[in-house]
Amino acid sequence: MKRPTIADIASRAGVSKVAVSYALNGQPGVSEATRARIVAIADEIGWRPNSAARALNGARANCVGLALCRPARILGVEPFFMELISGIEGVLADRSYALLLQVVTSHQQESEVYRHWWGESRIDGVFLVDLHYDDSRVAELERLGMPAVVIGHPSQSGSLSAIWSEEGEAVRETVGYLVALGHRRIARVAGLPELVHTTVRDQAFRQACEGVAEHVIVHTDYTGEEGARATRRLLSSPDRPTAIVYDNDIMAVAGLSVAQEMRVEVPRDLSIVAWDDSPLAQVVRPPLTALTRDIPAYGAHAAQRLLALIAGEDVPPYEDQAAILTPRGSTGPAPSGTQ
Amino acid sequence: MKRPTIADIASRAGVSKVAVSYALNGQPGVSEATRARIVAIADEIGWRPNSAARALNGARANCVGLALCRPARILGVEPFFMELISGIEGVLADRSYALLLQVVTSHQQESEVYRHWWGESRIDGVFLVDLHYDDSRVAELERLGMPAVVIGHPSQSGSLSAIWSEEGEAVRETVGYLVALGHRRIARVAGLPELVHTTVRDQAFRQACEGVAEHVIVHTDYTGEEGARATRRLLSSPDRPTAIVYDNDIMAVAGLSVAQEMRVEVPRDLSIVAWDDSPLAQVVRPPLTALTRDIPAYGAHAAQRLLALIAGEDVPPYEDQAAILTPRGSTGPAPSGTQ
DNA sequence: TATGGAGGGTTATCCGGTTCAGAGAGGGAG
DNA sequence: CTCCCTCTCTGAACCGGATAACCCTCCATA
Repeated sequence: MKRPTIADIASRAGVSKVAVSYALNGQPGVSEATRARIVAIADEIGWRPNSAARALNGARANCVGLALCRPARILGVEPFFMELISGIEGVLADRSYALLLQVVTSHQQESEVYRHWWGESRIDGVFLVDLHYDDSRVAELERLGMPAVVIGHPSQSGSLSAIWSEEGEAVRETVGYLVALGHRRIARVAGLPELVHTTVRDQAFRQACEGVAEHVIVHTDYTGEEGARATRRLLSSPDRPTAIVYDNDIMAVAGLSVAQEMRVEVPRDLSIVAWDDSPLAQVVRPPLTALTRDIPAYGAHAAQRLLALIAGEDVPPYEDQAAILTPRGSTGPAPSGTQ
Repeated sequence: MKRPTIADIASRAGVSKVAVSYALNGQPGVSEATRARIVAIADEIGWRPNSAARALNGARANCVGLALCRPARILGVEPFFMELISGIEGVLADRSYALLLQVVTSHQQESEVYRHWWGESRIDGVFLVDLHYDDSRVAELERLGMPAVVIGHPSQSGSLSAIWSEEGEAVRETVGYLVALGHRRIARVAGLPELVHTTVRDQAFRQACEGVAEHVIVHTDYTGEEGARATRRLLSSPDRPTAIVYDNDIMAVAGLSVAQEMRVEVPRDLSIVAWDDSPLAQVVRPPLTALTRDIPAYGAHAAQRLLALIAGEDVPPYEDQAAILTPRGSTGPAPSGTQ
C-alpha cells in the first residue's frame, strides 16, 4: 500500500500540487472552499507529510536528539532520565517533534553522534546533560552551530542556552533541617566529581555546614556498590557521622542496608537523606527522606526552550524550581550521646 | 555554516555529482584514483549524507522506533527498558541506524504514533513490547504493513516476527529450587494480568507447583506500593507462604521491607525471589535471589532481527535464552515448623 | 582493420513537498 | 470603458542525493 502524496490529493481534487500544499499548510493562496475540499480528501485518504521531503526543503527535521553518556547498568536504575524523557516528550508530541535517543559510552563518542546527526540533518537541536567542567561537548556543539539546551549549570554552558535547578537552596534546606534535629557530623556521599552539579552541591554543602557541623564528602560513581562501600567506611570511622546525604536513591538504599547490616539503626543512630525522590525511596523501611523535584516538568521546560531556540527565538538562561525536602522515616533527632 | 553536499564535492573534484555518489557508496563506475580523490575531499570537508535526501529516494529512513506504554513513574524504576534500549542501540549504531523513542499512555495513542511515524516515513520499522492478549497494536502494525519485531510471546504476535525468552524454564527452575529447600507454600506476586508474559508465567507457575506445593498468585501493576500491599496481605493470612516470587525487583524490595516491618525475617521465615536482576536487588539486605537475564543481549538480538526484516529477509520466530536463577541471601530453607 | 566489450564518466529524471514568479479572472474606482 | 489591484491558482525550479540510460575512449581479439 503506497503512501499517499500531495500529488494524489491534487489529482483527486483536480488542482495542482501547489494548491494542495498551500491548503494543507494554512497558507493564503487558495479559497476557503478549495481548502476545505482538499483537507477533506487528505483526511479521507490518510495523508501525512513525508518528513524527509519536508526536511529536504526547510532544513527542519522536526526531530531533536538526546545522547546519554552513562553505563547502561546505571542508566537503568536512575529513574531521573526516564522521567526527564517523558517530560520532554509531552512537549515535543504537541508540536509533532520526535526524539532521537542514543546511549553512548564516552564524550568523544557523544560528540561524534552529534556530528553525525547534525551532518545528516537528522535533528534540529539537542539536549546536553551531565555537564562536566571544560566539557568538550559544549565546544563541539558551539562549533557545529547546532541549537542546544544544556540541562545543567550555566557557568559551564558556554554560549549554549542553559536550564538548571538551584542546588544550593536544596542543600541549605537539608543541612538546616539536619542541624535543627541536632546533627553535628554530617556526611555527603556524592556522585561523580567531574560533573558540575556534583561540585556545585559539594560547595553548597561545605558552606551550609560551615560553623554549624563537621562535614565530610565522599565521591562515588553513583552505583549502589560504591554507595555501600562509602557508607561502610563512614560508619567505621571513630567519629562517625550521625547523618548522611546521598546523591541518588540507589546509593541511599545501599547505605540503609549497610547501616542495618552494621546494627546501626535508622533513624535512631543514623539519619539518611536521598537526593531525588522515587518510588524506590518509598518502598524501603524506613521510607527515605528525599529531595523531591518534578523531573518531568524540568524536562518539559527544557523542551520548550529548545523548540523556541530552534524557532530562532532568544532564550535566556532559566533557573527551574529547586528540589524541596520531603521528610520521611529515615531522618530523626541525632543520637543524644554524640552531640 | 552550510553543510557540504555532494555537489560541493563534485565541483571541487571537477567531476559530476553522479561520480561522487558512486564513489562514496562504493559502487562501480568510477576509477580507484577518482574514488580516492573524492573520498579524501569528502573527509576533508566533513561531508555526511543528508538523511532526508536519502530517505526521499529509497524509502529508507535509517531509523527505527520504540514506543513505551507505561506511566513514567514505573518506566523510571524499571531498569529493563533502559538496558533493552542500550542493547538495541549497540546493533543500530553499527549500521548507522537511529532510534526514535516515544513514551505514550495508551495503546490507542501508541497506534497513532505508529501511524504518524510510518505515514511520515520517519521510520523503517518498530519494536513492539509489553504484548497483550488481542493486542490492537498487532493488528494496526499488520494493517500498516510496517516491519515490526514483537518482543514477546509468538502466540499473540500474529504475522509479526517475534523474539521472546522462555519463561517456563525459569519458573520451573525457581519453583524446583524453592521446593528443594523445603518450601510447600509459594506465592507469586505477578505484574499486570493483561500482559501475555504475565499469563505465561502464571501458567508455568501453577504447573510447576502442581502436586508439590500450594500456590497463590496475586496480580499488581508493578509498582512498589502494590507489591507491598500484596505482601502484607499474603503474610497476614493464616497459612502464609514461606516463599514469594515477585515479577520485578522494585516489588521484591518493597516485599522485603514489609516482611521486616512485620518481623518476618528473611530468609529465615520467608524466602524472596525477584524476577529480573538489577543493581537494586544486590544492594538491599539480604541481597535478593533473582532471575538473571542478559537484557542488553536480548535487545541486540531483537535489533538484528528487525534490521534483517527491513532488509527484506525472512525472519522466523526466535527464542532467546531463558533467565537463570542467581541465588543470594534472600532465599533459604523453609522454616521447619511449617512443613 | 573492423569489432566487441569493459571501464569511466555524463545527462536526465525522480523522490515529495515548498517556494517564487506569474497568469487569468473578477471587481471596484476613475 | 479602461486601468489597476486582489484573489486564486499554476508551472517551474529547487532541496540533496540515487539511479537508469547512454556515451566516449581505449584495448584486446578475430
